[in-house]
Amino acid sequence: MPKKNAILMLSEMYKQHPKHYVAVDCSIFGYEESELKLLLYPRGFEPSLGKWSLMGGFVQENESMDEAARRVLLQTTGLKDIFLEQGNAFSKPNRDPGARVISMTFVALIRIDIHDKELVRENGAHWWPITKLPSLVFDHEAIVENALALLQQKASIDLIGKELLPEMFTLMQLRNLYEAIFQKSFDPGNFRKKVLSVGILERSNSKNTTESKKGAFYYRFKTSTSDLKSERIVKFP
Amino acid sequence: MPKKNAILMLSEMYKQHPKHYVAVDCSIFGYEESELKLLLYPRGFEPSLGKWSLMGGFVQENESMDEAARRVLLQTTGLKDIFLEQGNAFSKPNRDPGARVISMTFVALIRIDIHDKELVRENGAHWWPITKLPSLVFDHEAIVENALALLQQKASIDLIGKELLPEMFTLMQLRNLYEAIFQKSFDPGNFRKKVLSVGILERSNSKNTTESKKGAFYYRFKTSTSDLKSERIVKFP
DNA sequence: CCAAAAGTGTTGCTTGTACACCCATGT
DNA sequence: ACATGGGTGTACAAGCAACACTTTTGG
Repeated sequence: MPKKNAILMLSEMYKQHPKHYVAVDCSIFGYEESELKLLLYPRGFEPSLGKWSLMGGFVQENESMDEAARRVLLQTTGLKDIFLEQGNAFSKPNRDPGARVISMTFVALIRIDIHDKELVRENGAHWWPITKLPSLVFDHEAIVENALALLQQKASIDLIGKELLPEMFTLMQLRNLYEAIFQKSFDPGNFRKKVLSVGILERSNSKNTTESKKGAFYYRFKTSTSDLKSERIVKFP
Repeated sequence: MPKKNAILMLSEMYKQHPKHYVAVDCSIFGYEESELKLLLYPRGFEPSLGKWSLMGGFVQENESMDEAARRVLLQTTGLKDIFLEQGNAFSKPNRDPGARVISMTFVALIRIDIHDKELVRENGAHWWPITKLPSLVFDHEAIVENALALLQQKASIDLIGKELLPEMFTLMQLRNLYEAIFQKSFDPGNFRKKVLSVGILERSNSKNTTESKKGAFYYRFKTSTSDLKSERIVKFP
């Protein structure tokens, strides 16, 4: 790499390398009926007809991958300003039989109750409980596995729920969400104490009386500007 | 997305999208003289002449990004079978002024004592202590920040050192490594008890007598086939 | 009255942390 | 002899898990 060739290299160095299709694939999670669900799209053509697929899209010239993911999310759920986090990249040369596509994966959390259900229906999409996922195209099953692991890690460090639950929720609903994410049950008393100790929930005055005889207070996430305190919610054994 | 167009789409859908240069950029960490160091390469041409850069390379047709990173690592350090982990992707359209390049970042840990020093010298590369890094090209400073955070997270969950220390090491050397990674000091007694409790170190018969009068036993990592026990080494306050 | 969830309290165990303390030895 | 790191022990606090217990109210 002698310096005299430097100027030449600057302009020429890129051209000798191949370009690739770059896609984003989004694992879109929602929570409904005490179940964690994943939004999937039917594949209407061969190969892999009848299988289901994550929603994805190709990265365009003028956008970053994050922006591409947000665009895809907006186009498919009608939502913007949602929770979005990078997962792993999947880049085996032959992972997509149609062409060489390098895929960056994202985990998105949305509130099922406020997304655009029309848009979803139009596309033939369907919310699948993560306990009963269908067969997926390509390596999308590995992608989902990775996404779930990321979600669990996230949920074990931060208190999530703002992104998945309605504005107001009971502590039982929050616990059920965590039980859906981790596929295990938590002691109601201990869970309550733990999440309240984090200090980012505030109790409202109203009660939910539909899910218990006694009635449970609704809580909401504080509109806290200054927390960022990273607490450990779930302890792995 | 009507189904009758499906076959057309399958063959045509890719072509309407742009292709991109895809690179891998590696944050190569080593440990030497009680300091965590990063391997950087001088940029010999404008723009950004005189700045330093992470080692990287372009993803080729026949390789995954992981394989590309391993190729780069082999070419620059002479090492294979090294610790390598995906970091975040960096994909802002204008991050590289030369061309639109989407970059996947990797964190690599190598043992400084066994890498090919000749190869490194040939390339003009230099090991920089992470406490005194020079100015870096493009967004490489953000990449390094991300890599360091990843390394810290990794080191706080798993006991690392196999990848950075020589075959045999004293517990003080291991502690110094952790102090270099986290830039804080640990209580010698507590650190010792903690790392030994994980159970993946075994004591050798020989002692190091150069760094203390009494002499400290050398330890090594067990060639354990069956651990995978994810312990928390460092507790964040 | 009873079942079921809400909510609080108690206890024991594990873990981290801050130390004190002795040991061995090169200078 | 003494300073330095090696190595062990102790005492306290924090956090968690298990579980008992009381409250409330619809059926």
